[in-house]
Amino acid sequence: MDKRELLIRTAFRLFYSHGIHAVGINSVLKESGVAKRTLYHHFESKEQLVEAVIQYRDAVFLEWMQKRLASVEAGEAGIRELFAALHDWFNDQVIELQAFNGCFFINSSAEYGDHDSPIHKACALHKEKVVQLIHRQVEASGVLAKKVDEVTGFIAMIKEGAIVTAHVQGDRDSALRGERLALAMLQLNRGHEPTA
Amino acid sequence: MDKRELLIRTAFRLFYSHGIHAVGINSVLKESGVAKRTLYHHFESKEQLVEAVIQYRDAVFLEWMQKRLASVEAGEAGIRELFAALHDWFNDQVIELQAFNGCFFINSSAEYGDHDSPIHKACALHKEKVVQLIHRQVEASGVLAKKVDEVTGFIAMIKEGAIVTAHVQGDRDSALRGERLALAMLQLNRGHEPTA
DNA sequence: CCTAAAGTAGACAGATCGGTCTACATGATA
DNA sequence: TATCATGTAGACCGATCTGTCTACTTTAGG
Repeated sequence: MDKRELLIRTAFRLFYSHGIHAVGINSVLKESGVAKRTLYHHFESKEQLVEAVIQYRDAVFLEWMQKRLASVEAGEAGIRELFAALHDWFNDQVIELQAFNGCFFINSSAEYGDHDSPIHKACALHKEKVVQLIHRQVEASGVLAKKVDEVTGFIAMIKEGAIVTAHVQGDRDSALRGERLALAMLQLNRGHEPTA
Repeated sequence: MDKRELLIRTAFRLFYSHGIHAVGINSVLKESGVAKRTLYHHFESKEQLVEAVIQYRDAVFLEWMQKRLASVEAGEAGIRELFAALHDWFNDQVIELQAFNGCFFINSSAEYGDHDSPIHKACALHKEKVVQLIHRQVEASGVLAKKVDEVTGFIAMIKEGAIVTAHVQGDRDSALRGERLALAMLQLNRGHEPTA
């Protein structure tokens, strides 16, 4: 495998389970079996490696989520699938996402709290992309047009709450609660076609 | 001031704005002007200092929140006050909580991901206490008795989502959105006394 | 065939990490 | 008066941090 890729994957695994500041460059090298010189050939600094790791996780997570959402009809079924996917993630049923340890972007934002930090910005950007995925589902869900943005914001917020609750509290069923809440919200903001 | 207290306050300020692993013991000493020997007189290790800092923040945050909730009638008004308080916090209107940088317990859980870590456990415990505060408000809100636990879980989840959204995305109005969502949920699960 | 990119091991530098230690000062209390 | 908790400054320890460097090897493409 490409050494650059190997470094990113190894770094992600270690950063995700122990935190970024808690993992030294030497651990990444030891774990991956790559020479230090090679790391600094591909990346100018640890910070640049971190940025590459964020970008990598962003791609992996979004591809996974998009695939899950594409497996059902857009709309309410998509919202159900969103929370079903989260539930699988929280319960370690998604191999490509690794053992659940919270959201890597929330965690990294915690370590790089400054909003001007490139790393924090990259985390915010990832979240925006996920919001867009949700937006498409809400648009197709029969929610009143003028309520679509509001409901999208609600569901995105519920999703973040479910992730945090699953991680901090260890509540592995928080996605199920999130689903019930989100569906109730959809119902409440729907036009009346589905009842006909 | 008590040196122990001074160390805890200084450590909190630094940990909260830069993360725990990113702040060395020497920074805490320099910033507080306390001798290293004194720190290790009061605390066996950095980890014990961290635990004391968590406990300190737990007390400060809960006292603040309890005072805010006590200022209004329990029930729906309490839920409104909860989100009003969060809104003030997110917008740096609460001096005793320091400039908003996310939730210290979520942030620390990110750095101490292992559920068996005493620090992670302490963070989970804090969240449980906050849930109890919410529970009391929901109980008094006219929500159907059998729905109280469910609605409490919803509102706690919304609260976490609002905090994360405010921090990661920099959305300073997320508490207002959270309030709208929470109130709609209350309404939906209410018995019919208030309409009479 | 030649060259340039990508790779190796690991010593090294300078800073900082958490934590220990000596030696001493102060102030309250038994 | 004697003692003990609390405090000071800062040298020192071994480990680890990010990042540089020398010297050499492998590999793929023009």
